[in-house]
Amino acid sequence: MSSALDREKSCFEKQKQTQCSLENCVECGLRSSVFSSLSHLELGELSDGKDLLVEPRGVVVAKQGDAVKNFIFLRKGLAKLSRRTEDGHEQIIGIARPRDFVGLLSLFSSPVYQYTISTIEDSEFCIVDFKVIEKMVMENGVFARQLLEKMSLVADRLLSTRLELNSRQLRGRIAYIIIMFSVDIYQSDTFNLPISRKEIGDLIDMRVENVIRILSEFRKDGIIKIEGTQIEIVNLPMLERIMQHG
Amino acid sequence: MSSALDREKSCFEKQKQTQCSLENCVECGLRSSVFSSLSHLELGELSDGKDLLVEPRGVVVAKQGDAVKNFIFLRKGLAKLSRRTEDGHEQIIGIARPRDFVGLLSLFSSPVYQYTISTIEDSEFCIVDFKVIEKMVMENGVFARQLLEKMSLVADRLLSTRLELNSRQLRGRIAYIIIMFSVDIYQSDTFNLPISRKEIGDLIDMRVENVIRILSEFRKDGIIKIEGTQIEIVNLPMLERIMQHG
DNA sequence: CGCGGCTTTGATGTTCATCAAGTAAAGTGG
DNA sequence: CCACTTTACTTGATGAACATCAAAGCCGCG
Repeated sequence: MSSALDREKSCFEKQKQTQCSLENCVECGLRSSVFSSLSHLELGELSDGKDLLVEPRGVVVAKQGDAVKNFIFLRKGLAKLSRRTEDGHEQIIGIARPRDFVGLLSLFSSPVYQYTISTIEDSEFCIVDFKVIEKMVMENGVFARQLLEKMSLVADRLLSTRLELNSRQLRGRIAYIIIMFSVDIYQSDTFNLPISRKEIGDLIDMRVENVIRILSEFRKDGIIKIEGTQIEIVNLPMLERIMQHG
Repeated sequence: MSSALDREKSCFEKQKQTQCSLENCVECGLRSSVFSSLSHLELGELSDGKDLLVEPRGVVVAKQGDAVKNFIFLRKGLAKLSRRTEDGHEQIIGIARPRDFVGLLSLFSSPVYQYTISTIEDSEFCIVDFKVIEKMVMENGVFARQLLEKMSLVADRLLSTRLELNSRQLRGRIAYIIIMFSVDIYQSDTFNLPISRKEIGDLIDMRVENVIRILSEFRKDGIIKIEGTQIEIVNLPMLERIMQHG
């Protein structure tokens, strides 16, 4: 893997390269429903101010502590939100999916990002100057209303996931995130885990060794199949039972 | 303690009794800064539509699953946000403090409360019809902007607390919430714990027995003094060290 | 080739939940 | 008012769940 410096350079190049995207916001099929309230004029403004950022997997898009200048919309791919704890280890807060506004929680309340945002799959982001969004909040009440709704949903999802995870023990947590990836993210029984075993641990608060141990256990019990990063759910009812009970 | 029915009755009576409060929103010294953007006209509207709800400790103000109709502002006192997990045990999500909009996270995204809100100290709430707030969001951009900020702060605080707690073991969690009560809530070394040992456990995900054990341990080590619900922090540096390290 | 990062398994010790049992405080009914 | 139940609190003992340590294989990269 390339160094942080290289990655940032490549990021910058790609940004320039794809800045004048073929698509504009008016016609965009991936546009968030939040923008449904915008007039043609406003959508035009959005288009003019936006950048399309295309990144491969494994790139830091915004770093904890960086100034918040932009509104970042995930068009395609997957990203993780993470932070570094005081004692220095990484904690993954959640996984952002297509049509999520990553960093939305920091956006209106903090001058800097509270969390680091990095891609865990090849991804595309729409980047809009925060001032443009702020202006639309001020001028378009329906848009403001919808943004409040969206933020509320995001916060609720992050918090609920956290609460659900805390109240389970390790087997239950592993089952929970396998099902999360399968149902919420990939809508398929078979998928490629976009994160390492270590990152799974960072996401659900457990040690790598136990992540691996329990995955192996599930494999031996015929609940899932694993080959490297590829996972197939074989016995979903059983997995759900483990998620719920123990 | 009185039955649930009695409590609801008393709640209703108090509501009527104090409905026409001496204070109106225009002159209210406890008004949230979120409302600073409102015109005199708008503040008048707020006053007309509002109820003052005065409740003793231990009353359910809104229940998980109830329809969200109102905007609830905590003027004085303390409230807990809690939910019931699938396997039936109570989980406390956070503590609401004066000037918090309790239930703000459910407000714009859900027709029903996701969490139960109940007083843990004698409290006063301002209750405003949600429609009034919604109208102001639509018509007053600055207000919308400030509400986004407030929501963002609330979400961030709840989530951060949760993350901080997960990454600690039991001693660290106990130290964390003692300091939270002392610094963030009471601004004093000595205070009365507004919640039971069991509720502390529900808040920081541990068993009552261990809550008690560790509190006793802290007492024996001369870090705190406890007498019933009264807590005094004797050795703050040590408590902070335990909070940080483990 | 060798180094570092990711993965895997086993052995060991610590942390924590659970069980059991007893005290104190507080409400309940006669 | 007193016996009665209930609820919160407390301590100790035990075993299960989990972190930690150790060691080895694998792979990509300089």
